[in-house]
Amino acid sequence: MLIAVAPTSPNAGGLQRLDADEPASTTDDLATTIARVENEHHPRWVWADTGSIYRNLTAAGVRVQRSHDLTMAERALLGYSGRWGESASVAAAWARARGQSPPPEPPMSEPTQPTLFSTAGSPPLEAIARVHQEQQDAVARPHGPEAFEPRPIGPRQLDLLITADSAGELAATEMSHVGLPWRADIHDRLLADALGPRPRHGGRPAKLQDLAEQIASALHTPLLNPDSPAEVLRAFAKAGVTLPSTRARLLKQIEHPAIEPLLRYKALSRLHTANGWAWLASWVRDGRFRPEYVAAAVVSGRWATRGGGALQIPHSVRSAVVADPGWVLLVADAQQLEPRVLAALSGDRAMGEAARHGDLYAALAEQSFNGDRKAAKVGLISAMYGGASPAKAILQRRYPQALALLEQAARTGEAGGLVRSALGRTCPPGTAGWEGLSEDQSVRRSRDRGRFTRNFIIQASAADWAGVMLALLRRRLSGSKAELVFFCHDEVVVHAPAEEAERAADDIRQAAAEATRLVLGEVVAPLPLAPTAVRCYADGK
DNA sequence: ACAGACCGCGCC
DNA sequence: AAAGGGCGCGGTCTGT
Repeated sequence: MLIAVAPTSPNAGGLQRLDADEPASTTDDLATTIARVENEHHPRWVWADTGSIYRNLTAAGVRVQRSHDLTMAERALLGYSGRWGESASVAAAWARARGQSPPPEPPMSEPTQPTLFSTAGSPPLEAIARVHQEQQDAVARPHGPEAFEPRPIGPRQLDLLITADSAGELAATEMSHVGLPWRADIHDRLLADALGPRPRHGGRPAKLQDLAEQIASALHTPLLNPDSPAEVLRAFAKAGVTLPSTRARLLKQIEHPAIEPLLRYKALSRLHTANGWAWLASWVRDGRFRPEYVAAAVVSGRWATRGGGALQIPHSVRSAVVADPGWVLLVADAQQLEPRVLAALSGDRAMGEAARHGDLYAALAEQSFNGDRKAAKVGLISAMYGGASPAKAILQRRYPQALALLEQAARTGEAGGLVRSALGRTCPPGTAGWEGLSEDQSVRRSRDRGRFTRNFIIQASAADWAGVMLALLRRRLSGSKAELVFFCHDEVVVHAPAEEAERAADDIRQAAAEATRLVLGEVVAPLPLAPTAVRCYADGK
């Protein structure tokens, strides 16, 4: 069953079957109506934008299983057709469907009233139905510019991509609502231990102030601000040490009495500014960290978050993420996801053999790097992400098919072409305007572009896999008490009652296996997702 | 005073 | 040993 939803006013709107000839209906209580129909039929809900509708449903305790987000779908389909410049809004899509020029873009995302359905400019049912039909047609007969596809893209792939992106938006909304368990008391204690007591009126905590004074004195520069790279560079120059930048990596190689306190200052200052008391006050409430997730926000299909830096939770504060009493956290990340995706896409048997029995980097190290796992890892990552490394020749001999795929992706990009992920997510075209560039500039731009497309194939296909896995896991967990509470590229955290932990762990493993089949088909090596049950996130790995 | 660029660093 | 992809964010610096 397929039902279009078009809100018209706070919690009111129209509904229309799209797969049966039935008259449209209206309701003045969308949440209740949707909840009732959901329980009876579990339809696929078709709406313009998940964020503006589902947030309110979730807040009202209503959840749905399946959806089709027209904006997400439009974005994927426009990308596939190489039409990145065009608006993916339903209004624009509707206008295109009627052969009209799209309306001017509304101002960037107006803040939505948390208790109301956002109805400003909501497209009518007619638009929902029409755009959905156009999208179904586009999926059934994909047409787009020539592009390098490691796997052939057809209706099945595009449909799966859209379904996963739509489910991703559902999951994103639910996860923002549920939140990640976060113990403010533990976090606060951790901060006080590291920084000294919380300063009363802002300002530097005691330990930072102390370090700042040590640095200033070691460089004979009173009042030196360690937060200012320019000041630090000048002070070192005065002391006879010329530095190209103040990166920690670089500083570690310098011998000078100011270095040690400066490095400690940098680390603690980072903790204070990025995940200190201010962060705690603005992002943690009622024992939960609630960032705003945005599914498939990055061109590669990776998720983003707005506010709170949820995808960069430093290891140093993960001890504050603790399961509720009687509950556990199931922490699962895909081991070496990207090289495994490369092995799968290229069908490289030797690489598959290395990955099949566990640690791919260790196996590669045994074969070609005298057991040096670190060197093997860096070599392979470097090959995937772009660089010319000494290890490349070794890898070329060892995994010829995998390296050939990477090379083809890079050559395509250098020549100005497009590449697509396993599910057909298409990279944006390069920036126009090669005229007027010097020879050097255009060579550099071409190389940059090659690195981007080389990485895109892998990163976007890995995001495809993770997105499908998350959608499947979400469905498997529905009906149990276990809940998704965190997702970060290739890692999930599920918060579950202890007695449901085994079952949820199994759901995680199954979701990964099924995602592998759906996204990559037969693979030369599995892409396992191994859950660990812990009380505290810091014990996850 | 404010906006946007740049820096540096956290995560994958 | 070295350094290539994608982000978000808070700080400083620069231009208006």
